[in-house]
Amino acid sequence: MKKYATLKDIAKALKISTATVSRALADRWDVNPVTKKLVLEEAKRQNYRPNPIATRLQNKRSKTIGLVVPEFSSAFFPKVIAGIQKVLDEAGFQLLITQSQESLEIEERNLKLLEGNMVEGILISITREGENAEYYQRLIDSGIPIVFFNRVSAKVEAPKVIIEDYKFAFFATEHLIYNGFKKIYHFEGPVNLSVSKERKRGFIDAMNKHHRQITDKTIVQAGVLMEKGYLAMQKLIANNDLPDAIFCFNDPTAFGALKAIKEAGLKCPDDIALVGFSETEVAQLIEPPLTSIEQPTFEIGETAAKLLLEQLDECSSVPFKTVRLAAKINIRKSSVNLKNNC
Amino acid sequence: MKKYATLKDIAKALKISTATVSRALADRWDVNPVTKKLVLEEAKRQNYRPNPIATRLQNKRSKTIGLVVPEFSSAFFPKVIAGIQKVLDEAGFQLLITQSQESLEIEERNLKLLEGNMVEGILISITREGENAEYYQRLIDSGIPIVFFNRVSAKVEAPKVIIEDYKFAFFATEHLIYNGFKKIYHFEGPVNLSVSKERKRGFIDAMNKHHRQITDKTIVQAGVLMEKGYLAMQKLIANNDLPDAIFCFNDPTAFGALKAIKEAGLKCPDDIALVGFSETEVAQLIEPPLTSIEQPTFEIGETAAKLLLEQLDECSSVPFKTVRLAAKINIRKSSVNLKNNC
DNA sequence: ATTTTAACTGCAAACGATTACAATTGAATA
DNA sequence: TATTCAATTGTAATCGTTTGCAGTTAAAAT
Repeated sequence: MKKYATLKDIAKALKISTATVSRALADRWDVNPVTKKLVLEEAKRQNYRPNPIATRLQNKRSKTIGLVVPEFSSAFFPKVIAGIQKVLDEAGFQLLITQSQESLEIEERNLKLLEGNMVEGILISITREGENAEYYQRLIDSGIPIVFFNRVSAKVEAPKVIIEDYKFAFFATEHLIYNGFKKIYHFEGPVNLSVSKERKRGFIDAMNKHHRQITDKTIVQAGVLMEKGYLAMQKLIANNDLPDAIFCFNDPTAFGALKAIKEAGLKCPDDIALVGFSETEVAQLIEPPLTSIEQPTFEIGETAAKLLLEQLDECSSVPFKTVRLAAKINIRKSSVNLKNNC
Repeated sequence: MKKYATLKDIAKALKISTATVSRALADRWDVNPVTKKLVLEEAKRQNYRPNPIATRLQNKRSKTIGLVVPEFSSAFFPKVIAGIQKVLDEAGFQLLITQSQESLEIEERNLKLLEGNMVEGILISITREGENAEYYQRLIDSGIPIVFFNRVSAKVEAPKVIIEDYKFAFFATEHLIYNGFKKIYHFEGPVNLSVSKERKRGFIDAMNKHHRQITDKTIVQAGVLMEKGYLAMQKLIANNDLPDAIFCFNDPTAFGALKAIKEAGLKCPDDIALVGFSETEVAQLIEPPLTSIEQPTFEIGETAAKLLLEQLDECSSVPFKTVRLAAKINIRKSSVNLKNNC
């Protein structure tokens, strides 16, 4: 069954050497046009397709780059991928995508898989569990450049693409403060991630600036998933420990919180206002529409891919830069203080 | 820079042959434990990692399978992927994911990419543009089994995993009919896809069963994306051609329609009721919550992966089967006739 | 003492392609 | 006629592994 035609088959059929066949197929100048035509015909007849594994072993270019993302379930990464793909397409590169499922172990497996497929570079957004820092470093040392985006490594020196998380977390919090909310909580993201830290820092600094008290209840662990936001909110409700506004790590957790709020017969924003982060399309659709920070997702992907290609080109030394893209806050109903407005 | 340690390096350092090194690393019986230990140590010292390209060239197993999906932007495919990954993990296989972006051309490129990486089999959900049928066939003939899921090929014989699209489209339509809606439209999916045809067929048959008239306006082209549903609805509104209920090809188009409805100052379900398809988590969150067909996404992935592994095992001939999974209709506010209920 | 056996180890040929470096041919130049 | 050159093709090494077969050594069996 597995009947691949190889160079050798064509060579045999034509009674010439594989070298000539190879050259003919590569359309080189130093091969007789007649022979070339024969080879091309025979190749088509036999349905020849070069074996890229062999090619790759030979000349170490794969024209492929690898991607590791934690998950696809939110709309965020798919859009980033679209941006990446655009840039790579233009440069004639292909993309192999892997999903770490937020697991350190799977992430490492994926990196090995990509390395094994001889990708020329890797784009990665790390898991919430932490980082395979030693492995990233090893890859870089062995000549496979890495570009981090969104969730970046704190330990490894490499180009990084992030947004102004601190600043916009600060804005978002101030927005709640200016709207007259008194008791503002923060649903914190996974503690291992620098994004979480940045957003928390923005929250805290904004609170401090306006002399708001931060107790040990103010900051709640809530992770990245809708489910987690749901559970965290349920817990607050069960404990009868209700803030009047929450700045959530991201949109899915805000959605989860909203679900719990509704189920408890409470109203948003009347009882509890919400702000999300990482604009998703559905933020506008839900009731009430969710105030959220809109990230330039597509651009994040583009930028990361460009940085990687740069690394590939000047195989020597562009200094590692961290690109920080701007974001935008979309204010919607979920965070306007109705009592104030009356 | 690119300083990979190879078998040869280890062999040289230890002044033995690469054959012995290879055997030592493969932990074979016929190598002196002392030598083995030396090799292992030296390998660690030099940070040796086998080059999988070379391995793959040698013994044609890659333990990798490839996946092609049209997009990730809806929650559907990510969940299917999770199911696939579970099964493959258990079987010790790895997954390379590619995205065709609904483009026939990119799909073919992706297939080539996967083939080039010597995947042992391919899972695919085809583009809305149609199929690369000849290429699928060629892959299968050349010994790379393919399993289709969700969006399957009509032309190629291969295992397929789908859900009871016809039946549930029928149910969904009947549900609208029983709820007393009079003028029911269908937002049709991409015409090239058999899923679209099945769902449309279900819609039509249900309408006919209940002697509802189907005019040339009843079925509206709306594609797969939220944007498309939005535009289609806007057009209906502009034409003042309003149904009182719409059975949408999928959830995103229903979301789009809802957005247009709200923007026009209309109410759902009072003015226009909606039913979606392919349950997404947010269906419950939006206002009104969306009635939708819930597909067993995770199970679709699992099933497809299992079918593929089966093909791989009995390298000969399991007959190609089409697995049809059941679904479930979740009735929510978006499709209940309020006038009726009073 | 001779033969058998076991325990290692190395040689060399694969896998499928690419590419320096000849080698061959015939025509053009001196 | 001798020399040079261009055009074309083949030989063989290479990429990093794996593996059948053969070779070496020493201990065990006869």
